[in-house]
Amino acid sequence: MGNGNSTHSDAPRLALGDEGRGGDDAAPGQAVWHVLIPLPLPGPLDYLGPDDLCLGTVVEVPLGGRLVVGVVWGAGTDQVPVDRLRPIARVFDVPPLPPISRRFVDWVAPYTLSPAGAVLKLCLSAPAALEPEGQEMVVGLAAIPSDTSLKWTAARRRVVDTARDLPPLPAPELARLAGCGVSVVHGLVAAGVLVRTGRDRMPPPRPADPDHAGPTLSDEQADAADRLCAMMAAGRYAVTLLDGVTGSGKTNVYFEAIAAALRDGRQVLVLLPEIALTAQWLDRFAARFGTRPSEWHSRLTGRSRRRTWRAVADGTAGVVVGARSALFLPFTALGLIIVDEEHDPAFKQEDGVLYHARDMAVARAFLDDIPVVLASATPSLETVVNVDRGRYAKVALPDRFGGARLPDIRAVDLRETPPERGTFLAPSLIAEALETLARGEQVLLFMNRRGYAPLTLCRACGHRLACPDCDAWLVEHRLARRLICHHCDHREPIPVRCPACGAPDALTAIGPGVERIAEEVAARFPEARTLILTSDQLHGTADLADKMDRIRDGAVDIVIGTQLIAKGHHFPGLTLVGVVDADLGQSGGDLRAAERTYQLLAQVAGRAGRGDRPGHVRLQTYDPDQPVLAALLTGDRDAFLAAEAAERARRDLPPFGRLAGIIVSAPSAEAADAAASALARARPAVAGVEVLGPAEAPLAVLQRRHRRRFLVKAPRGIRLQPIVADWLGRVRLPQSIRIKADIDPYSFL
DNA sequence: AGCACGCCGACT
DNA sequence: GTCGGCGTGCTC
Repeated sequence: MGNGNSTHSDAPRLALGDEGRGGDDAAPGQAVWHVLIPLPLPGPLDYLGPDDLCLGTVVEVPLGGRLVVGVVWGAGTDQVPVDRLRPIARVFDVPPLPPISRRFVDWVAPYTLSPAGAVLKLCLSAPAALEPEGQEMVVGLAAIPSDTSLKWTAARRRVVDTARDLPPLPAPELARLAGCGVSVVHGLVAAGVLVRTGRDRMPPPRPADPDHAGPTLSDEQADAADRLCAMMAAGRYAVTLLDGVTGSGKTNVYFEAIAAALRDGRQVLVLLPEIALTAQWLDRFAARFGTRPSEWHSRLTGRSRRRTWRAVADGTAGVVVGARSALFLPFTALGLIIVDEEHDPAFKQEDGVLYHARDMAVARAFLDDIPVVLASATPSLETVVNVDRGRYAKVALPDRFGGARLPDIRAVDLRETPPERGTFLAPSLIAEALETLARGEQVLLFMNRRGYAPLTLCRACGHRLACPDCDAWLVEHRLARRLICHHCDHREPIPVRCPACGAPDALTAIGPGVERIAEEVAARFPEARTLILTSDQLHGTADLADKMDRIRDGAVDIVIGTQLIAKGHHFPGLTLVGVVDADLGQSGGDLRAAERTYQLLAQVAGRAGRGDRPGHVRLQTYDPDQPVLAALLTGDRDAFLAAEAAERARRDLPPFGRLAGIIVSAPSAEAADAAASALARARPAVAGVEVLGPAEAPLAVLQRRHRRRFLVKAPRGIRLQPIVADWLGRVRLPQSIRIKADIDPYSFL
């Protein structure tokens, strides 16, 4: 691992001309440097710069007609004549990118078959952090109002009244407090009633305190925490699976490992799937450490993004909790990585640089020689197999915390007790829901499909409403009054007449989504207070937190939700979980479909009965004997994983073999076929390596691009990357053809 | 990723 | 006769 070619000992090539320096060191020397630019260029470019630059220095360099950011990556080469080199334009006043970050980029790039510049871009994801932080402009009441002939509108009066009692504030904040737009504030500044002044930025937040009084651990939790702390004391690369059933208190256990790292003066990175990064998690952290951690995710705004990036780079951020992109932050003293919900498919980045954050976290820990904890109630087969092989250690928490019992899980066989025609809830589930509500407890109905109906059909001519740009049906979203393509987000109004035959009132919704279940619930339980929880009707994280609070506080009787509800939340009053369609997600060519379904349903089931009352889970299915459901019903996770492992081993699929997906896309089907044939002719002929395809990719048309797919299979001992890189490098294709190489593919779309 | 260069259609 | 479409290729 790691080619280790970037160390401070690499001497830059001196680039002195004949005039030289005459043997004395009076004038600072110039040198040729490799500068990596965060663009998908094939490699670093050479520039002239001072010979005392240190590797990792963030610089600005001319590229074509513009200036771009770059990072000093190593000593230059002599491939480009010195007289054609351009000078480094500027050196940014930020800490240099640490050696480990550079080694990580140099490792991830060839692993993912991405240009190093594309990976570097992930590290430099806060451009504002490179510029010096200026003073913050704040506005306050002027000492002497300059103009008394001003029109005193109500909004202006409110602003002045608000400002009177407060220290100067940023204009947007003052406007918010006064309940008006910023333009009112700016107007008052222009009139001289308010004045703008500069103010130093807020001081950094309080560091996390490892010795802050946290929650008391059970004996079992304390034992688990001790084992993690022993791993921390060793301080070397080690991977530990923290395997604990839902409600066992995994978070509080790994908090102790975080505390150990903090006591040691090291930084900690906690990776969570984006959606699990919730107020509830942050509150628990604050309860243990007395302050909030730094947050990092894709939706972070400019200012906090900048602050966090810099705080990580200068070492003042102790703990960062973030989504997968946080892995590329420039940590200087990272001592521990936690990957919570390690099985979650959201850790796989599906565009740009295709990487799995859990796997890259393990690689990064290896390169840096530090420990990693992978936590999950439903660990991935990859991780379980690594435990079996002895590569990973395992710490188990088999019991729920505080005496709470695991829920009883039963199937509702829809062949025996079908729902009424046109509905989706079986009579027995409805009856149990009524009993639950009568006891004053809450019900969750899980339906992992957004919208009202996945397909709209014309009863007159059989026409199906499809996306114009993708090979997919349009999903009706009745609340939004739109048909939406879930693959490209194409939206259109719901037509009244069939667009094919013109028949009025002939369009019929086929199949259920959450909205349709909510409609049925409203008809069946008219008295109940219901809430639909799905990502498309959410207005930001605050709204999600508010809805979660309402559920927790018992302000809702029935929750109808998609997988948004499956993650990590604790609802003490929730005792019945009904899975409307437990068969959903089982089909398709996805090699992980069964595993994913198991994980999702186990997580949803884990929402039931986490308080002092027992939980019940009902799985509606047409086939209770299928392995995934059988495993859930008997609670025998390990038998399921063993069977799944045996099946994958038999077919030489991951984690027993290696897999890469190659997707070729083109503006037309003909161009896609031509490109696929050209690639097929050049397919690698390496013993043991099998190339399947080309075939139509599962979504043969996506956003107007026609797609063909190859799958490359190899035994574990063969590295696929050089084979695929060589293959794709040998084929010359028009620019309009795009090729995506996905090492360890997850989604098979 | 930008941006310039370059070779074929409808306009002042 | 030109303006401009975006296919192709380069950027140290």
